[in-house]
Amino acid sequence: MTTARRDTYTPETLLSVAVQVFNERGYDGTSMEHLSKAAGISKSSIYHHVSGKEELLRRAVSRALEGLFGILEEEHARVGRPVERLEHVVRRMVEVLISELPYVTLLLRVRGNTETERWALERRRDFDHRVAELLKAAADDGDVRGDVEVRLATRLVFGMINSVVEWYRPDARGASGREVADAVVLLAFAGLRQN
Amino acid sequence: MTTARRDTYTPETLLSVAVQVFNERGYDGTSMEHLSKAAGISKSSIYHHVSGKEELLRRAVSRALEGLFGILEEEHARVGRPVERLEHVVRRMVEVLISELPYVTLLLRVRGNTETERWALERRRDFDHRVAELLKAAADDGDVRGDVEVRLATRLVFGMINSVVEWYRPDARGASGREVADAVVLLAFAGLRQN
DNA sequence: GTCTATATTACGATAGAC
DNA sequence: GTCTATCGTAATATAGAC
Repeated sequence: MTTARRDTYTPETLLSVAVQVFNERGYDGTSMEHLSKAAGISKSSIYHHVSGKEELLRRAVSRALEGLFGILEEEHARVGRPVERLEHVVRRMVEVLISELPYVTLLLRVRGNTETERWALERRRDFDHRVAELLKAAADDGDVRGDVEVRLATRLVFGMINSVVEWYRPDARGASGREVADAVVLLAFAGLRQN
Repeated sequence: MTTARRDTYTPETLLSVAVQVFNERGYDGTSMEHLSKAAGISKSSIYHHVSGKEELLRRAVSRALEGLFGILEEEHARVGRPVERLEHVVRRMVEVLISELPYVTLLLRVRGNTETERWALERRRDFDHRVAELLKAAADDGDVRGDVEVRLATRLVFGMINSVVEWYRPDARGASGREVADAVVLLAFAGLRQN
């Protein structure tokens, strides 16, 4: 690193600033004025780098989706006993969620007001279905409890995983990414109660 | 029911329309124009019933918070073994979340851009802490697993519970409120894996 | 209680100088 | 690549008639 702190923006560096503001104020609650203040450049300068607010959103959720779909292509997500593959996917989801925290956070809060948002929601549903199929296969093997509907169980485990974005902060004194992933896997598969 | 469908609004009836739109488009993504279209009256008529958008938000989150804090005052949440009280609170949270679905949904999505939103976030934190204390007491009794930090476990269980607002729809063919509550309690305490 | 009309401000985006 | 100035639209909210 021979260069000092960057004093001009690229779409990439601008994105990291924008995503942070989006997550603090909400996408709809963020104006170009807010972004320009946070980036330290004027509104019109932002338009030199990106076509507008929605392009920033599209870049952000794309990055989050790439991380998530990447999991499904990993060796351990494709081969082996479904319940083991499921456990790997759950663990890796927590890890990706943490490594790409601001981007995944934004993805998970998308509402569907614009074309970009609706596209993001659709891709998320695709991903959810892929994981649901895995849980279904594990249930067919008898490795996952049969007294809770597969669809319902999938949703609840997703809820537990995704909720990590609501409180995890990398700088905090709290648990590391690995520890959080361990806890999620443990609670999801073995539950809260002491046996 | 002798009266036909109400053709004039009170703050209460207007609230139920507004909350629905807020949940579809997001609070910041909803304009008074959107509300007036959904309610079938003009923008200015809305101001006859409420002082503005923020009052609608305040009424909605107040209702959600009343439902949640009400749980803590119930007999089974106050007396008995902590782990049993915890189980009761978890079950009742799911039930309240479903019976007051649109109001709790809105509460859980609040960001903190206005004074009302910051007040709602603070009250939510208070509630979370009350439940965390219960889990701590259950852990001290040895009734809850000791290999996952209490604070972390609380957050993950809350994540599972709260995620219900993201997909539960009362009209759907899917699980009833009771079935969902059963599933959440089962997964939270016993986990996904077949023993 | 509801309406139309309007005041006022905020927003996203563009034009054009440097 | 960044700026100031500005355009056109959409936002919250109010005034005042019926």
